Amino acid sequence: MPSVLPFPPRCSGCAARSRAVCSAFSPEASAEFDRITRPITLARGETMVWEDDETLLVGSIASGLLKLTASLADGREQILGLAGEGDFVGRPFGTRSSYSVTALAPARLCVVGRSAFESFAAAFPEVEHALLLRALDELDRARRWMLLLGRKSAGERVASLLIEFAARSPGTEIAFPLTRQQMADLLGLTIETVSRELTKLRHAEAISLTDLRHFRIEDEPALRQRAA
Amino acid sequence: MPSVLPFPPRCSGCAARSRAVCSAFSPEASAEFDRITRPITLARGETMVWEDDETLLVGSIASGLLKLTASLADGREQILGLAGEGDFVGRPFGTRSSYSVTALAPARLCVVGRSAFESFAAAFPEVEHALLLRALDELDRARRWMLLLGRKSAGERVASLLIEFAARSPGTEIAFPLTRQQMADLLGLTIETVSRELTKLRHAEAISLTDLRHFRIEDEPALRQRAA
DNA sequence: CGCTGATTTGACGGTATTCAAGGTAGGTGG
DNA sequence: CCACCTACCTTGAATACCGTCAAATCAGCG
Repeated sequence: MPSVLPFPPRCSGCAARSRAVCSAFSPEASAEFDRITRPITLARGETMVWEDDETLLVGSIASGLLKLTASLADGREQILGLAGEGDFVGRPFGTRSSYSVTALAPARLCVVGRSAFESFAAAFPEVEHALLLRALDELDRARRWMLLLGRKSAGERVASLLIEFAARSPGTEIAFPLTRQQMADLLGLTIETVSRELTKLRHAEAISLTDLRHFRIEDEPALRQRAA
Repeated sequence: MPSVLPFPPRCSGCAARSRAVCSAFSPEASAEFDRITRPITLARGETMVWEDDETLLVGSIASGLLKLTASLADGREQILGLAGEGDFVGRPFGTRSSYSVTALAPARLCVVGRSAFESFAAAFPEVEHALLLRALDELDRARRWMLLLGRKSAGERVASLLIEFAARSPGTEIAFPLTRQQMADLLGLTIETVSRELTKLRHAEAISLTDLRHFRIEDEPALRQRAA
């Protein structure tokens, strides 16, 4: 269960404001969004929405990192996507969630009940427009990932993921935002295979690991080549 | 290149009307949609949108079956989704398409240039609402497929696909809407593996093949079991 | 009938998983 | 400070699964 805390800095002072869904809202819609949502925090590992449960909450991420996951009965798990600062989570206009939403790092969100959000969206066409743009982007991303899952080899998958990490990180020293297990769950591989492919990339001098949680791209063309 | 033909039965007589995006439009929006779109036909194998090309056209499918595909440089291909009667295709609010759209069966569509459609959508909030609902559904479907591609075995994938086919087909005698190669491209497998898994299901008496293009589910619990 | 394209089947090999052991880092308490 | 614990990561060996290559069969069609 998400724990509810007082959360002094609301939208006006929100760090995620520039990238958030709400940034595309008019002042009126922003004010209304601010009014209907409430702030929550999630601890690392805490789950906000469970797969196959009724979707009760939707909202915007102020800070932190969440994963969307689907699982099979025997425990196999696939990460379907990550959501960070400014991303919208939850499934409006539907009853059940087809995935779980869990915090990978402590997170703060502004959330609201699904049906209240739906009324809000109905009242502000610009909100639905902003949601549509995000949904279409997410759909493109999910589909690009389907190509990786369906057709790329383990080596290509790991190289592709490192390139994604690099694209989201400014410097030359890049932090893994995920553990090896989480990388494996995102890539549809086992943790051992991810580890072995990282070792291969190190030996090929395409990357180097400064410590276990940071890497540097030593030969970008080679890495891109391996990503196919 | 899509060939433009006169297409007498417009929206009012369209067979796809009941399931189509346009069915959610108001009479005014419907009339406007009818006015701005033009009918086209696609022959089997004809491609309407190419991966990485500028998206020029969007539209609604009146009849036929299309595939959305992404490819790697060496020719490996993944089917990202299928679109049939009533589905919306194309990527509004973006410049490049991240996938190709190709007809698997002769198709008729009502299409319009992307920017003209965007103006239309901006004028009718209900249109954006309808698009949003479809985009969210597509996103759920894409994500469920990611679980299959990332975590299911070949046997589980084939069984899952047969269950999907059955769900879309009314009778007990179910037609494969795809060739084995297309099934393989959808499942992230090779054609040989698909064929072998079908043989296994036959020998296990979970299904039977009447001819190469039709099957019957003989033991649904067993089939669901194998789909995991 | 003989072509063409799709499907099935077989033999083999490679890639990724499984199972198992060992290593590393960070935190806690003695 | 150091021993210990836990969680995370790496490496090795054996296996299983799926892909590759090749050939045979089948169906549709001119």
